[in-house]
Amino acid sequence: MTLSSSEENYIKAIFQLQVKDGMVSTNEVAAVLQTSAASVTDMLKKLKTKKLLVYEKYKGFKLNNEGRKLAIMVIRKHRLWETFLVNILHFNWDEVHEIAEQLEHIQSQQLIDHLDDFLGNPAFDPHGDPIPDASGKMPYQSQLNLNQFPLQIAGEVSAVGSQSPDILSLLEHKKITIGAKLKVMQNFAFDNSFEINVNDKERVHISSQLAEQIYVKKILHDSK
Amino acid sequence: MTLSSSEENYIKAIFQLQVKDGMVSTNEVAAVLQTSAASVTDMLKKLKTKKLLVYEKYKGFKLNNEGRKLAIMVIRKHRLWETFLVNILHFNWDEVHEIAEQLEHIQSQQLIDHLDDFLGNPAFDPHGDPIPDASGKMPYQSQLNLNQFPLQIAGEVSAVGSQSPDILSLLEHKKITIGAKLKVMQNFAFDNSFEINVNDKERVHISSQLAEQIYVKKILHDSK
DNA sequence: AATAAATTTTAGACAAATCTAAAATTTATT
DNA sequence: AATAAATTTTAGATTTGTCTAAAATTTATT
Repeated sequence: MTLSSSEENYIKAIFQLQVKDGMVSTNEVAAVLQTSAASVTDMLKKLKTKKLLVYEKYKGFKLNNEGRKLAIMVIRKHRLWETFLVNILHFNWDEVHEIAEQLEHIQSQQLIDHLDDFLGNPAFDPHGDPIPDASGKMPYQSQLNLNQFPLQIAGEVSAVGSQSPDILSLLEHKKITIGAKLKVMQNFAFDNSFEINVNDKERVHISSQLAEQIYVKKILHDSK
Repeated sequence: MTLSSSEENYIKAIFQLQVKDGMVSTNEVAAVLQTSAASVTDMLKKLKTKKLLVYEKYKGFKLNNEGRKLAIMVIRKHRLWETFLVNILHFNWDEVHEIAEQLEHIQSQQLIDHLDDFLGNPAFDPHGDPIPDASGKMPYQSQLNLNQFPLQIAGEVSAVGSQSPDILSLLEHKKITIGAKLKVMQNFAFDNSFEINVNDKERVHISSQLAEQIYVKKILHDSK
């Protein structure tokens, strides 16, 4: 089954929406792809005849097994290309999305296999997102030390390294709890300290020692 | 000026044809692109309104300066990607054309610049074709030693290393003259000798020592 | 130079992917 | 439960790139 770029964009968008929502709606897809609801309906009909999704009009839809498999392969391509652009061509991680959007549609299984090998079969892309392997298996969403967590990416505190009261009182003081939302705004090379945003409100400064004790998980969200 | 994939394919084809022919005809382009003459006419009108070529109906056409510049940039992209596929991803030189046909249409000046740097600003691609630099300057068609000449590629004897009668008599014996057409069919690793085709007729065997004295130029031809 | 052959262009149609506006359906509200 | 609001689908149009068949033009041949 070979898909057009447009079809690939739709199944990728549907896949990412259904991970959280289960059933997906026409408007959601239209919003993600910046297109009209009517265009989405047109494409749904087409993808249904290609047997890539379960769809009954007015009732919502979701990808079936075949559609899911294809979506994962598009995501695999996208993330491998992003890894290439950042690790090999030295782009910044925030410049690569648009280019990877184009590269992900290149049709050649061999190309992806070779690229994957060349990159050393990476498990995560530069944004910290998991890269599905050739069989479609997706590594677990990584829990990263705050030290290694990418800048400007929404994360959620998933664990704390030590339970010592000293640390906990400091964390409490900074409103950092398990499940707290945070975003690393800046890293200061001098002492490897961090400026971070907690729960979209507090701006706090974290020492290198404290950062080492905080584990963060990327918050799953829409695009890419 | 941004072009669609289709437009890029047309100006590339016209460019390669006009290098030899000067003026290009509708049928020639149709043959190269495997499409109908009517489609070519349609595209010519479009490219004319975009001011990329000089065209008067029934009179033939050719790219103007702007069109030529754009064509050269497409060729640059194609050849850089081929170099990447062969040198970095270890494809064989005969597997890369189709993939490069897709990659050449990715739109990002930055991507090409970074790729060029990563590859070490190569002057020739794996087929021995010159790669235009960022300003559009094309290196002279390389004259390669027979030892380094790619397999299965049509070449033309351009020079001989020494004029000693011993060599010339051997060359004469093998019908290898300046201007003779040849194609390297096989290279034997044991003694680095070659099996080559001369003038599409004779099959001759060339010792490593003799090969070293023969210089070959790629014969310019249609596609790629 | 007249006619035949080849080439090129026009005319009209089609598929893919999109749009807007109106109609159909579902969901929410009074 | 009736009506209003939101969502989704249909109907019909548009753009890009393509096609075939017929008409126009050029080139070659007798």
